[in-house]
Amino acid sequence: MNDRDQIINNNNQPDELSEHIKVRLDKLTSMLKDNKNPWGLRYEKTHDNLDVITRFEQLEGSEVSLAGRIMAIRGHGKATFVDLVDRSGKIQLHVKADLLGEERYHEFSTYDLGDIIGIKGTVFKTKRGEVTVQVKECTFLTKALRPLPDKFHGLKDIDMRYRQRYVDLMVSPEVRDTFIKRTKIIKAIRNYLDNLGYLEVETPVMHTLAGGAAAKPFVTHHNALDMTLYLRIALELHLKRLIVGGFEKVYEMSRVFRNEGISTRHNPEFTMIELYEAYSDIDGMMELTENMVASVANEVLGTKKISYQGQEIDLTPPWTRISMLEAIKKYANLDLSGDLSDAEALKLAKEHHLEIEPSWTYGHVVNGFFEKYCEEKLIQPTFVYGHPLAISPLAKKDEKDPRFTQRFELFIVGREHANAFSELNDPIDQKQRFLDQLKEREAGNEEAHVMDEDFITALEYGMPPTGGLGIGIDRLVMLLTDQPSIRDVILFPHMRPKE
RNA sequence: GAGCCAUUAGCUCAGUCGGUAGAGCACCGGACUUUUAAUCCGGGCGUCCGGGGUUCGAAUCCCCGAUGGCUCACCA
Repeated sequence: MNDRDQIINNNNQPDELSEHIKVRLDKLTSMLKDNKNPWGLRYEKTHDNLDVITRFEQLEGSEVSLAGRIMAIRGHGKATFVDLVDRSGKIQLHVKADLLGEERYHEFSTYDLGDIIGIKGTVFKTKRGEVTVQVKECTFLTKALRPLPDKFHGLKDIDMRYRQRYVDLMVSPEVRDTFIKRTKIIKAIRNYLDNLGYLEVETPVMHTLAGGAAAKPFVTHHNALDMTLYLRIALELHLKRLIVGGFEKVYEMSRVFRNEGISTRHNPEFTMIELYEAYSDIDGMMELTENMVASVANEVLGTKKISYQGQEIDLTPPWTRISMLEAIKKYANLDLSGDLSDAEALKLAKEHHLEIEPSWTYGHVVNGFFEKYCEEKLIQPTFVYGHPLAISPLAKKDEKDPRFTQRFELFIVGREHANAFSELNDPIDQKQRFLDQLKEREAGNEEAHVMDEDFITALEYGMPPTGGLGIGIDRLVMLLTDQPSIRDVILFPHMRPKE
């Protein structure tokens, strides 16, 4: 039995399909019976819809060939108006029986919302002034068996928007725009770094050790080698090996995976860029960050002043710089700069009702105060620098105060957007830091870093002083496209399977 | 993982005090050759998220479950 017979047969059987689908299957069946192809062939377009509209003066009266999806039909007996939507947008078609012929016009009248057609016709303007194509020829390209959502309200059901993004994209131009902007932002970043002489590289996604960040990895298994592998949680350690190798300026913009909770700011797989520049440092990374983000905003949005969920954000460099201790002084009215013992720090944390982990030391307490009292206050772009050593096992120590590191995090609208440091290039210190992390791990911190012996070996060959930076691309896209949830900037966000 | 809220026609939503299901769009039939959320006439759509319970009677009240949203937790 071939496909055609199968469809005709199936359609003869009563089933539980909705009226809409039955009607469309009936139309499909009659097309097949009439030897009309409902699944179309290659079609030659001469223009995108938007071209015809923007270049109307030149194109008026001439013939164009367009293709797209039927999104609205306004019938008037022997003539019909149709909205045809392609990647560039909507254009109106006018189809007349006397121009197309009675038979072809009747056939046209059986087309449904959602069907995909190609047309040839001449460009004109209606009485009301809308650029329209008078259809002379129409080619059926693809049958839609399911009805479209409400043409006026569109698709509102958030669950369905994420699960069936194709429907969302079909009916929501603003969703399409967001994802087009996402691509432009990513291209602008690549462009910016390429122009500075950075080399884009690819490093392994499957790791034998999940290092470079404090996070739980996804675990998988290689059958032939019979070994456990982890999906990467960061790009860091491989990229720094490439700095040892002599590339000097490298970046990778790609997916990382963290086995953690899901929220409006967290998707299990997300896109990060990490870049490393030999002979630079934390200050170089600050300058690069503010200049790059401002430049990308300007290129994609045409402005450095943006609005995020009603808040005005000014991305014009230079951005505010404040140390973590100063921030705590400012927002929590607490001076933690003195020589506090771990016990004293913990006592203070308890007094302020911080949730404490058993493995915590002075440095963790400082970070705890910062997270509780400061993060949400940092609305305008702010570099917070001087992170405690205990939470920064890959960063160089602050030469003046070895309890802290040459590290910054960037906060905008109260959220972390970037993380950077002068990279630790002392293999002996690095080994000790990993050992300290292992102790934390034993104390119950599942997210503590793991020991990476080969990375130590790489450092033993000598890594130049280096500045490194990581930016969460999804969060940056959220910021620049004014989207409230990370799911609004990821085409297919992770969802629990239904049922 | 916890709390709160939501789930009704293809889509967007209403549904009173517990009395047996509604609108707009879409769809079906008809009219209509410059409309544009086209208009006009006619038509009926349904596992009220799923399962159990209370009740003479449940979309509505109670319990369990599913999925989603928000907040919190987790997450540098």
